[in-house]
Amino acid sequence: MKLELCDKRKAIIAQTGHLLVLGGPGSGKTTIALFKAQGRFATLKPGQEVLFLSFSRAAIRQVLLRCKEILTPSQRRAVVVQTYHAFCMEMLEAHGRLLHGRSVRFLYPGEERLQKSAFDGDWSVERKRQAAEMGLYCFDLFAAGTADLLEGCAALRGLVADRFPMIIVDEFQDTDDNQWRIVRALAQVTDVFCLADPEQRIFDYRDDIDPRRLDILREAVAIAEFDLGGENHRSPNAGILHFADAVLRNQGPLPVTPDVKQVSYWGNAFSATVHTAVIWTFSALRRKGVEKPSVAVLSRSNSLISDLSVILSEPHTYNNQLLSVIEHDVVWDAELSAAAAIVVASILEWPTGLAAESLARTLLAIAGFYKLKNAEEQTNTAAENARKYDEAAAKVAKGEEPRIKAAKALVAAHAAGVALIGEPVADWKVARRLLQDIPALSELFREVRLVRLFRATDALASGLSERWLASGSYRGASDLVKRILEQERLIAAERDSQFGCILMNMHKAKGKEFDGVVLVEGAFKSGFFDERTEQPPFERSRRLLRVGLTRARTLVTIVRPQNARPLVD
DNA sequence: ACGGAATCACTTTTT
DNA sequence: GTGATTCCGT
Repeated sequence: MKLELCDKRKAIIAQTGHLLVLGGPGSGKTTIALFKAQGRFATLKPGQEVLFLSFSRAAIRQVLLRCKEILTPSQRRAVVVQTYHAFCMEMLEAHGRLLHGRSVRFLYPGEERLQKSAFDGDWSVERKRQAAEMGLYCFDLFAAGTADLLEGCAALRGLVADRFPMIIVDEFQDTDDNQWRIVRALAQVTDVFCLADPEQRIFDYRDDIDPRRLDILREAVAIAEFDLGGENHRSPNAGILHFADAVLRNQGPLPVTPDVKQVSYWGNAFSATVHTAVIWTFSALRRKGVEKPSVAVLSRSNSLISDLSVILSEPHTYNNQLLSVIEHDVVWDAELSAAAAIVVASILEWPTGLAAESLARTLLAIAGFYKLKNAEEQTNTAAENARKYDEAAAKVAKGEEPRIKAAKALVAAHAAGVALIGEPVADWKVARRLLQDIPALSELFREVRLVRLFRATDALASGLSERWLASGSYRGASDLVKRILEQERLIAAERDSQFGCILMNMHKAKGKEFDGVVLVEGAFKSGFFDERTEQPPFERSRRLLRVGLTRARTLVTIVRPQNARPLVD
């Protein structure tokens, strides 16, 4: 690919030493970094490579696509694109012995979650102990361990520099403390090329992500700085970036542009309004000539995203128009839903065993749900619920009557019997219905509703179907569901559909791009502006809104409550 | 120790 | 409109 480079870009390529390149969404930061790498290839010795570090696998995919556009196949072989985690894992695997005198093993997230939910005490202390005493590193400690290695061992730094004479660091504004320690240590021995947009700092609520990161970099290393500013190569015809920047700077009046449409809803019409907005966005994109549009529905909180998934999965009417169900994917953390799904699966197994065993298994699954919930976010209620359902399971297993109401209701439901017909979709709903009808378990029902498993090709439906055909029952359904959801989770993380509708929170949308974006503000939760922890002009909220708005190549639809605070004063 | 009623707060996390 | 927490009655 041949491109005319402007003077600024020529200067970036000519500049030697450490580099910091600033630029807004679509300003071509990644592209210029790859051109810069291209310039270095001629000087690489055999075995040497350029390292491109980023945060997520999704971001890595974007970079690899860009590599394909810009670099020849042989040049691509000289670029290593990795997440921090992958890089650190390799470092720890190869050199971790230097830390505590024993080789390092890894605690994977699934296993860590299990250990954490079973562990009574301060998990962050325990996991550090495991690392120090057993060489067992969980994912959160990869960067810290690698930073310890690189800071403590000059020979190792030399080794890394020998292999990587240049390191590109993506999204530098969101670099956490340990990742920064890695970059700082490597900057002593190799050239670092940092890409950043200070206005896309959206993770600095975390206490290990310093809002002053760029200044810290400038103070720590001698670095040449270039600002690509507001150049936009992504959607040159769209007013979206101007609109987003007006929101960011709270500078009215908002530019009038056909690329951004604002919609208000009254309290009781939320579902229908959102549903209409998504359908409208799809058809407007098609009218603009996008044949297979990709549309992201974004909100501030996961909780509103899960509400939206339910809304789009049900038909509505708006002004007497029938709004049909919208097929969509949800980027969400499936663990809790999976735990709730195992409860449903255990109910499917009821007819295969004795009452005491069957009910105990279901109650244990419910306890498992609350243990996981407590591991994700510690609350007394979740821990107490886990204890209660464990106790109920023990009672039921011994043939005694449980004390808690929900367990009694399950016993009654089991006595009444569940009528399963061998049709997985229908039977799943029957089992799920039990959760819905028992008030204390409605929380599980809501979670399990998010498991949108039953598409025609779905592994779970066919797995359950097979079970039924083989044995006339759903024996082993719990294990099946557990195994399939684990696989699905891994596949979903890799899947990056090129079109269709996808729901996620704005943080997860960072670094991604879609034809259309529907930005949704809730009435009771997930407000655009964080009135609680921020004062006007809500700078953090505005940065996040800008990230959300600029995810769209062509069209944004904003859905807000009638009485919402204006986007600019 | 469980369950109901009253009260408060409702974001965001890679692998 | 939901979930966590706290207090109180059984």
